[in-house]
Amino acid sequence: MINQKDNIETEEKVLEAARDIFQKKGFFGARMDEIANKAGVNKALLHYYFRSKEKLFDKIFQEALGEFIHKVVGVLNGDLPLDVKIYRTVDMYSNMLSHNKDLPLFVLSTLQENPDLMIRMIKSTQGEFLPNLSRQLQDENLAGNITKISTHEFFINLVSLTIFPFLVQPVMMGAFNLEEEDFKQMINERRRKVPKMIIEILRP
Amino acid sequence: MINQKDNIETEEKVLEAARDIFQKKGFFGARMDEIANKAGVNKALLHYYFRSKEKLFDKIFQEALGEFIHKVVGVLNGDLPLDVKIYRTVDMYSNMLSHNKDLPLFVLSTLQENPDLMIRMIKSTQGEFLPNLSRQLQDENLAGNITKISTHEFFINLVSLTIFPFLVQPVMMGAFNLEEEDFKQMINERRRKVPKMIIEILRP
DNA sequence: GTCTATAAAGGGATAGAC
DNA sequence: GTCTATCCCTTTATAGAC
Repeated sequence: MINQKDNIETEEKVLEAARDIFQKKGFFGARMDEIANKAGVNKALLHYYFRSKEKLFDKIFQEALGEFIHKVVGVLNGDLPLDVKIYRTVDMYSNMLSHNKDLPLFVLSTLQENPDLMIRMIKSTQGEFLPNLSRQLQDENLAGNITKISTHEFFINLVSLTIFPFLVQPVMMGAFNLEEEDFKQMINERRRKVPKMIIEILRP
Repeated sequence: MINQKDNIETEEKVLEAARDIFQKKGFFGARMDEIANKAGVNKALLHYYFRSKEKLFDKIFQEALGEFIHKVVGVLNGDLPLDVKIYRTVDMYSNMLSHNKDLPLFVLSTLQENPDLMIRMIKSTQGEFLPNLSRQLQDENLAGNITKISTHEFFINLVSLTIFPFLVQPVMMGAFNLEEEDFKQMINERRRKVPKMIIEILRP
């Protein structure tokens, strides 16, 4: 009973370590030993808490994908004006990825190997993916404010310009001789520039 | 002596299989057995030709990264008009990735784990990365034809809108209920639309 | 060059003591 | 709950026959 507090702390420590290692190295690159060491516990404890490597990985991945999806749904499917949604989406992803550089590649790699994980997660939010946004894009088009565009095209343009720079950070730094600081500055400038580009693209 | 032709064919068979498996599963996910089976030869032969898993992987990766870089340099650093370069870059990458879906994630994942691989490759092409493009962007700006933009910003916008859609194909298909055919059509439309967007963004 | 057989190491999982 | 010791399967790599 005295140890119940310890349990939770230990379990959370393990999850934190697992997050870090799995996101950096993927399922096959990660080692249970490494996770245990990083968490400051013994390898056997991982199995005590999570039974198997696979189950531990699943937990980490669901969490990561969920964050990715729910955050963007929260913004894009709300009822703010379109331009505000655009600014907030860029800002939200920029913040998230600045603090967690390995996240996007981790999620995309895992989904590529196992695409039905995505379908399972979306199906749980039954129906259309971003219904409010879809309606908004149609309405704004009918009102003559923006050009005609499908929801998935709008979405892909927005997230491409926002997320892809993080994926190619090593490429950019190597190719254009940028320092860490230059890259950060570029990302910060893009919080302003990307929305402007998206709005430019939407002009009727 | 009679077997010399066979050697080359065998080696190429192995490389082809290795390309496929490594690009799908990454270094740690790939199994030498699987590559051998796919190539229709014995596992021991892989070591005979390439000595170790790591050396075989390196060969595949260098090849992949090289193709990625040299092709885009060939277009963007040539001396075509800017708008033609934009169209050709989008077209070139769209073709390349339509026939090789696993390539971008493979290259990006490997570079994330080992960023100096990029630096090594770029350094071999000494000096600035895309010097002609840089000059062209400056000249066009001075002539009042385009807005002021750095080479790496131009580059990142262009490749983001072109490559990222391939990376999120499983996401898009799951989230927006698209079929393989819908996705292909979207990619084809983007050959026209992405250059228009980039040119729009460049307007002074 | 290509194969079979096997060595050698790695790593996930469990038993059992505390 | 947490640890040590160990099991055992998988996988890379090599030896040696053909």
